Amino acid sequence: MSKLALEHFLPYRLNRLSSAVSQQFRAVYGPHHDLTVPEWRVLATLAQFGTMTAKAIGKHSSMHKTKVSRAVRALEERRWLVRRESEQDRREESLSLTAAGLKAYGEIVPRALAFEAGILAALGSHAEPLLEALALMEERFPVD
Amino acid sequence: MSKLALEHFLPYRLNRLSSAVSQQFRAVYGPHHDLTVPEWRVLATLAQFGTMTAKAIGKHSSMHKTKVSRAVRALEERRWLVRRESEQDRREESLSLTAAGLKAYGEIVPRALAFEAGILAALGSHAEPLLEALALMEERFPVD
DNA sequence: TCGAGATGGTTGCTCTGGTAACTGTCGATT
DNA sequence: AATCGACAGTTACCAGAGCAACCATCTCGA
Repeated sequence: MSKLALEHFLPYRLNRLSSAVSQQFRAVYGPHHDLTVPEWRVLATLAQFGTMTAKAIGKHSSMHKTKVSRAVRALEERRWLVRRESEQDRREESLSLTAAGLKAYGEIVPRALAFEAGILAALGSHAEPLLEALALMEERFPVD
Repeated sequence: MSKLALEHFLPYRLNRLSSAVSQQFRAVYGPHHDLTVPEWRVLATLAQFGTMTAKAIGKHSSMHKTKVSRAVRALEERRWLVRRESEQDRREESLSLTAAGLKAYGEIVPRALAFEAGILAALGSHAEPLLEALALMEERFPVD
């Protein structure tokens, strides 16, 4: 009977690695240790694109709408984000970061980039091939 | 102010990819669609090493002991696994697969290997570099 | 020998996240 | 204008997972 070594099995390895990286990445939030991953994604997306709807955030950051909804509320309570009812379509709301939100983002980004740079540097010449392979796999496993 | 494009950010990409792969992998369980990831890991580990304790399973498959405990109970209820109290140390129990458990494993493994082979084939010449880079990152982000 | 700490495993509490159902709004067809 | 299906966003409910407390057992030292 054919066997399988779990520790060499690709889905398992990806899962493990992804959790470990996310885990370590939490340290990057620095003084904002209580930030969750969904909150970070909403923050990053809004900082990247400016005002946008919850739907658009979900699409760009591959998050389920309930996840987005909850992260938005949390950031709103933190006063990092404000909602404004859209005028053309009152079903949706325009979300944007406050000055405090942008400030926090500005504090986190350099650390996030340094974190990523650290990993890539450790990979050395293996970094570029890894990124290419990742891109190929992303094509094979598209968003939903 | 420096910015960051979430869709190019390594931790985000790893997370997304890992979820998508795990998601697709569920189809591989075939007729056993209700199997969970922890249950699959326990099954695979026991098939790989034969009789062992819950502690050892957790260590090998990077799972928290409560996750192992619950997966073991689920497999036991399915009659895919039996517990036997260890004689030397009555705190631990020797776990092993039943014939039914081995049979299910035997059905899943070829599909799992084919699934993995499909991914690697699609990567073509990028497969080998990817695996090397993965190994390097696993060193950098060791199991707890 | 007995008491204290360590260890394998289980369970209660709590938090996170997805599904499905709901609300309010829009657009199109009548 | 009224109605119906589509759609943005929220929420109730449930499953999964980690933390901490717990139980039973073992080990080591006084």
